[in-house]
Amino acid sequence: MNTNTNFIEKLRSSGLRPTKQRIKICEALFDRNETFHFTINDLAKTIEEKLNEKISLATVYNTVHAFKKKGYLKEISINSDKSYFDTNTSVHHHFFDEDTNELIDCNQENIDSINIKNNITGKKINSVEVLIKVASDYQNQK
Amino acid sequence: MNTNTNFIEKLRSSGLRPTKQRIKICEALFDRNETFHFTINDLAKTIEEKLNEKISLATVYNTVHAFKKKGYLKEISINSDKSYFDTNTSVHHHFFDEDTNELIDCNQENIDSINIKNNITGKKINSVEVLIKVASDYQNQK
DNA sequence: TTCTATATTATAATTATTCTAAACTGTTGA
DNA sequence: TCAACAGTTTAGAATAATTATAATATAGAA
Ligand SMILES: [Mn+2]
Ligand SMILES: [Mn+2]
Ligand SMILES: [Zn+2]
Ligand SMILES: [Zn+2]
Repeated sequence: MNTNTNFIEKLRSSGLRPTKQRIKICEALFDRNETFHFTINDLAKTIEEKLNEKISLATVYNTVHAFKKKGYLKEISINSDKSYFDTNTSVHHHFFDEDTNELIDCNQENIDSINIKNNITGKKINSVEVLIKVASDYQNQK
Repeated sequence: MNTNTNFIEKLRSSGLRPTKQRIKICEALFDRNETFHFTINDLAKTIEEKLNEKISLATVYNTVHAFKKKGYLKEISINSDKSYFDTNTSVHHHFFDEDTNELIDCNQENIDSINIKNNITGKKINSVEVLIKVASDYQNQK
């Protein structure tokens, strides 16, 4: 596998041992054309069902957090129930579909750049992100 | 207490029985000049320590959710660990101080109105909110 | 190959939140 | 006024997401 060689290099170069499990998780996450959003449970299920590998849930948590720390993943909090992760690590905006609980990337060009007139004194702005909550046009009640 | 009479009316008019506990929680939440952010645990502690009343945690959860449903509170998800609630129920932006985990309101005039050029087809925009993550100028690592 | 730091794993622990079911209370209408 | 009942509170159990533990396994260096 050519891609696996890349993953091994990527892991090694960031100081992570390229273990069987980490490589599998790389496959599940980065062997794609498009970025996507997932929960830890989604990921564990995908690996078990589609990639036919059983990785301990603790390892999936550890690896996802290690990848986040290395900047390969980004964590997104929309509702408090569970945490979403994003393979798109750039600062970017989201639509959140309240009907389906789906998180959808919003192109940066879709929103004009946002200017913060007064920042908190003594602090540096790390990110400015917009969350657009949408729902079906009918039924306003949730 | 004059305010309590108001709380009783408010509760009654929204179809919630004005129980001792709900009135206490109203006091803790709405007997102030400024809106604020809190977690359920903060609230339970405040009631116990400052208002010298012990309310079951289940009741605090129930009441906060009932108030949210009635539109008196708003839930905010910043990190997945716990849920923040806001007595400012308007659509508004936030600063989140990553050093202190503090959530701070951002005046609407502090950001020019945001125009979404392309919305998701068939969906209505319910809210557009900005989250600005800030941290101390030194130390970039978390 | 051997050694050691790291990583994985099953499992237990923790934490936030929700559920349950019994006891209690605000409201209503006789 | 007060009994009756629906709605509410409560302690504690249950759940679900996540993290900690500690024994076992493995990658990489020597
Ligand atoms: Mn909730
Ligand atoms: Mn986390
Ligand atoms: Zn995204
Ligand atoms: Zn706020």
